[in-house]
Amino acid sequence: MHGIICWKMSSTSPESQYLRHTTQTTTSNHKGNVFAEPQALTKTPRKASTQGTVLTEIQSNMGPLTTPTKGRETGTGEPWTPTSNLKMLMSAASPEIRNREKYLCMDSEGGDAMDPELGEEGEKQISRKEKSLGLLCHKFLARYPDYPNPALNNNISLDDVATDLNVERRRIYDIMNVLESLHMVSRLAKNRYTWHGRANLQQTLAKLRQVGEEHRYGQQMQQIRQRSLEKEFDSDGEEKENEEVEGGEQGQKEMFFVELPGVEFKAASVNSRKDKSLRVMSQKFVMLFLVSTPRVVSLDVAARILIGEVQVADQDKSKFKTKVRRLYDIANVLRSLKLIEKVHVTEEKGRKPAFEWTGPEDFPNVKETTATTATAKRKLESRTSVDNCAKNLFSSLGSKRSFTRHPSLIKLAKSIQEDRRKINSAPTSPVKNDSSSSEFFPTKMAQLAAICKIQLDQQSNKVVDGTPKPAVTVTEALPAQQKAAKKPGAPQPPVLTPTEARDSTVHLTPRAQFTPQPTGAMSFHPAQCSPLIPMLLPQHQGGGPYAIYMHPSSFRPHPLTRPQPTSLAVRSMTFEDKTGRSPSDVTVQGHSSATNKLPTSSPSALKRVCSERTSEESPSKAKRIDSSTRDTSPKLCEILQARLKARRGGLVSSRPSPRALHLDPEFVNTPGSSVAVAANQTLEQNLETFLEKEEKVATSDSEAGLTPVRAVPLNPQHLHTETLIPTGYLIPISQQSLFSYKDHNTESSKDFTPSYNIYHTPTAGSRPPPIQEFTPTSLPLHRPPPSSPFSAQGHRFPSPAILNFTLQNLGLIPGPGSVPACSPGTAHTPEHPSSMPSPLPPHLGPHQRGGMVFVKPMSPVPVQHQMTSPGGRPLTLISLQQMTTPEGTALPQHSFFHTPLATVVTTSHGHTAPAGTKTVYIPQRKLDVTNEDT
DNA sequence: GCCTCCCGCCATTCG
DNA sequence: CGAATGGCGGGAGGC
Repeated sequence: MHGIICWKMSSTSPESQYLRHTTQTTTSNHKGNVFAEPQALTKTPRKASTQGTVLTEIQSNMGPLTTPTKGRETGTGEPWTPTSNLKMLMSAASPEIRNREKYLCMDSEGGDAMDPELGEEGEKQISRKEKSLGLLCHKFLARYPDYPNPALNNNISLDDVATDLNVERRRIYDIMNVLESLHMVSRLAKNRYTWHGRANLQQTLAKLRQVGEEHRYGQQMQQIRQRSLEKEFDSDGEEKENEEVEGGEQGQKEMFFVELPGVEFKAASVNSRKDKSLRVMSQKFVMLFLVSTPRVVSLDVAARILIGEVQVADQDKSKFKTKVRRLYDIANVLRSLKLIEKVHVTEEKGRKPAFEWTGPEDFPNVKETTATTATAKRKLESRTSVDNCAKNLFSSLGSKRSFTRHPSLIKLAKSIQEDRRKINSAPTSPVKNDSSSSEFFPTKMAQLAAICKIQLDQQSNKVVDGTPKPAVTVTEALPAQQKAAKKPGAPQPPVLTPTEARDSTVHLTPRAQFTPQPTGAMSFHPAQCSPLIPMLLPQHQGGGPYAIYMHPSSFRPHPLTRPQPTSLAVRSMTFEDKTGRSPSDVTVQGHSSATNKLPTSSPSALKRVCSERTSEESPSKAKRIDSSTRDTSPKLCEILQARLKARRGGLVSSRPSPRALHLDPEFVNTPGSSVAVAANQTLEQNLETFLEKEEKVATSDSEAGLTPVRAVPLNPQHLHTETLIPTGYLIPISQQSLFSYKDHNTESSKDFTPSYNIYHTPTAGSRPPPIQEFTPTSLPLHRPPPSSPFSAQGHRFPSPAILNFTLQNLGLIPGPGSVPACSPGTAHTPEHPSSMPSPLPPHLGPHQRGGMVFVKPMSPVPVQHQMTSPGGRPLTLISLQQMTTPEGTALPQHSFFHTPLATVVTTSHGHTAPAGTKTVYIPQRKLDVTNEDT
């Protein structure tokens, strides 16, 4: 002990030094990056970006082999011992020391962090707040990009994190559990997690919403609310059993951890505790928000639902208390993520703590209603790949009309299948589950297929027109416009709860910016076309071009999240209604309406559909198809890969972003296959080009010093994934369908994100929710400049994907410099090119944060620059390294401070608002709460 | 006083 | 069997 302590002590100072050191040196990224001085950032945004880039590169280098983090640390030469030591140290160390360290960290935020010795005792006082989980989470998040470049290894070492953040591991676990529940991280192994950032967020949320609907949480919440109201009067003593609803549902009893396709299976071994509470609780909690109409959930309601029993028995009280404690923990993390905010609901009783959802609202619902939900214990996990395959298959099938599969492809597919089988059979394949799962899923698969098919059919039929109506033509995210648009537009959200209004308003801003949505221009949104859009950008440092993959998600409105880094403003939203009317009432109302619509129609409908489908089609058939499809795409990929490899000469298939594939496979795959079919010939060429391009990229990367791909274990699966990628690019079909679909079903106003939408099930389409959700988001940006010729084409062509692809090739091929042209939408505009070259100058909004704090350096490589599309929408290009979401980059600027926007007033109770309605100042999503705390 | 929720003991589960 | 996880609730800080 003694020795240890001493060591620890000594370490302390070194650490601080280390910090300093790191800061200066880029090597360390963490610390330096993590807490950057606002000023610095602001001043030299560019620099910052550069740094980020550097870092990333570095990481990549270290990549596969070592965890970046670790590596750095190691590099530093820190003696750090593993956790255990840390623990001991921590415990052993005097609080002072600890505080000091913490202090240091904090300091850095503030401004200069580095004084090693500053700490001293003065700091001890670090108020509790500074130790809060929320703050810790902020710090944690600051270390990673929202949209990490999959190519890099985004490993997270708990030890490192704990060390860097100076906290006990226990705390890290809390954060990790919540993040894991959102699939923002996934456990790789013992002390190892993989960072996914928000790449999967949309998907996850969509899924959670589904599950939530399935469980009828919305209804439950309502009941509880009502009851509580009623009871209050009576005697609150016990609440009557509210079981009713639940009783019926009981089946759902336990909800298991909801997994996401791309993410889950990683650590098969480690997942045993999946159903553990914090994780599940977190998911449930999120679900509550997603299913409740006013996106506000009070703590007690949430606790009740989470406990399971509505009624609170005596003994339950303790349980209740515990649950609430946990909820606070979860809420703090969610707040850091900007998914929720604290508000207060005032009821007759008084004001209750509650949280309001401030996260994205419009994620694609459908995705896979299919079962991904975790309800069942069985492992759904592996299924992902399967699903994807299935989707692909189906989609292709469904799309038949539109697209026919090319004969050549078919051949390939067959051969591929065979290969695949072999591969799969291989023991090593991580997926073992898959096989098993596949067995399980045949039905599901079939369902999926059916669904997809249906959708496709519908879409094809309906959609053909192609002109999507911009739901909101108002492209501009401008609030004013929006408002105007909205009004007239009628497409109002069905439920006009103040909240909603608020939400919409709030979201609008940010979202609009980010989202490429459809607005008028369906023209072409890259996002829509394919989840991943490859773009070539000038390389920052490397000089080589980077390929950029834009995620639809990125486009997606992430209003909240993105901007945040910047300012941590404190938002004081109050949800309370001062007016007599209890929020609860409001909520309830809204809720009910919503509830009715949503839950009922959608889920049930969905289910029905599924069942029908299932029955109709023989699973086997479906499965078979599936397999074929599955094989196909991969096969292609494989082939391509092989070629690549050959070319590269042995380079590992390093796809820059294996992971991306991973994640997105779903999206990608499906479309891809279909696309491929449609344009197979072209495709091949395209692929080739693509490959070439990839090669280039790889080369550049390598040159840059980046290790191309993470050396991920080459599992057959991985390969698949990778392989899939190419396809991924071609995603078009879905989009179209989506569009049409959208137009169809939803009001134009609603925007779904296209990409995701692809898979909408009919049900989804039918579902009302969208309406509610009408999110401004869609409005906004067309990232791709509408003007671009492509857009027009896109419609016409069967598969936008193809177009994209082609474009890509064209653009890409031209070269790095050539620019964005690659990106379908953007490319065309002349402006882009110009912009490309220059590293973004002016706006670096993201980094500027005022106050403080945590700059997320990383993320993606910083934005290169914004491009403004002719439309006026800013387009941001991000370097490959990290996929930044547009949000972060350029847009943010706008969004950051839009107070004006924010000022939207919703009618509700405003406590602030004069008329009884509530006013929400939402605009600032970006605000971080952190500060406020203090 | 109540609301939050940090802290860390200690049971589990993993490797 | 020790380390890694994480459930859990006492109890204290903050308002």
